[in-house]
Amino acid sequence: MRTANAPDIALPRSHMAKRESVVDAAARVFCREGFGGSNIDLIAAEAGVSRQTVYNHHGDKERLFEAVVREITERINVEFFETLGTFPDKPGDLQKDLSAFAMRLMRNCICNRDGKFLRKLIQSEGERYPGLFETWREQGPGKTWAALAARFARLALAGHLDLDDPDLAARQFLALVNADLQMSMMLGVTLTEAELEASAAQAVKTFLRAYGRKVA
Amino acid sequence: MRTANAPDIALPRSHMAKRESVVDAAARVFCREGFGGSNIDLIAAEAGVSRQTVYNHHGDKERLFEAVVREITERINVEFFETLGTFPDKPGDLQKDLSAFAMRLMRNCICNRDGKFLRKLIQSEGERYPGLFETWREQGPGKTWAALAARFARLALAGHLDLDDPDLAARQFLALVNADLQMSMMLGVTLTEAELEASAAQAVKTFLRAYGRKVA
DNA sequence: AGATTTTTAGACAGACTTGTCCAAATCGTC
DNA sequence: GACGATTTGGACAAGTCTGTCTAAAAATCT
Repeated sequence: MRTANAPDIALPRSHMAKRESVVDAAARVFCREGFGGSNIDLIAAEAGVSRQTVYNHHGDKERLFEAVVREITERINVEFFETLGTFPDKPGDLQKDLSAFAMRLMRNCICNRDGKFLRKLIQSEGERYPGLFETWREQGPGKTWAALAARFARLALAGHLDLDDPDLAARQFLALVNADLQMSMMLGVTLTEAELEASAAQAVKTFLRAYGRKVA
Repeated sequence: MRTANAPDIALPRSHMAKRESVVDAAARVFCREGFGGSNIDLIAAEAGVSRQTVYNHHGDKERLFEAVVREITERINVEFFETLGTFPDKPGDLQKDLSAFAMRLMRNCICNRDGKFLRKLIQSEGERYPGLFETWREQGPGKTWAALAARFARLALAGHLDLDDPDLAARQFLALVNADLQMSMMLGVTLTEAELEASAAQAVKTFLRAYGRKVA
């Protein structure tokens, strides 16, 4: 059993830390090689752990994959809601505040290592595991997006935006913010901080041209 | 040698038709299972061809994959430029004409079987084959997007749009048009024709709110 | 019809994977 | 320092996959 009185790093070091290390390595490898192209030995090596340990912790390859998806989804979700807490409800300069928010979103949720992994895993393996991404679907599009839409709705109600369909606005906001990012990822280029900033600014500018109050 | 006087379907049947059948099946399988998860037997079976034939035509798995990417890229490119020919240069109702164009784009290039395959292959295998998608990069973002941007520039010059950066506008146009589509694909849902139409209309509406002439 | 090319089915070796098992080494706790 | 749990490395069987080779069958061309 677990004597839960360990100071700080003594107890979890071996067991829990290794578990996390395995999940991280597995995410990296699955993401890079695809599920079919990955092998447990490589994951174990990349995690700095013996193969047996991987099996001890997660049973088999399929269950390891599920664990990876589950854990990353959770992490991303936490991060998203944390970031959503910084949404500019009472903006001074809407362009500036929304751009800054978009930047935080990119950095913490989209451009993020976890974000990249999850998106890629969903796209490449989603078709083969119809039930697997249920959790993501409920928590991702179902909850986080709705929450973002609600913020836009409040902004509109407060007279800062002019929109009818907050859900649509939220989707399009994300699409615009993602536009350059996705492209650069397809091209295999990593955007610099400055480029990221410019991309966010342009996305928000277009968003506000479409949804900003006509009356200043 | 090839005596190029065959009536219509006699000559190409076996050789060329089989080659295409193999490429098609390979695209399907690579796309579904990923490169690492695919196996030649399955591809051969799905193409209705013996395994040996696959090897005769394409050498090995790697070269088969390259052939798939090359051929699909070419097909998409042709389709894109054909569709681009229907761009509304002299629009009557800009909202209606651009929506219709967006629909054609989705149907012929994005939502298309080839389009889905190529996008997925780029996203899942692009990282592992840095040089492989060179052709796509040059012909896709390099040529087709620039061509689309040029059309928007002309539209702006003719006084139908109000924009400074046609490249940015083209990227954002595509991002908006893709927004719902990509989501539905992540969710594993196939949009109905009506939903597709609504999605295109909303994308164009937002695009025109941002870039349409303020003066009617 | 006869000659030539392509396709086929199956066997095959070599390599790689998965998942299990086990004895020795390591770690953290008492 | 001794104890119990975890980890390790390596061996292992069973299975899969690639890519080659063969001889027979089918299709194509002249």
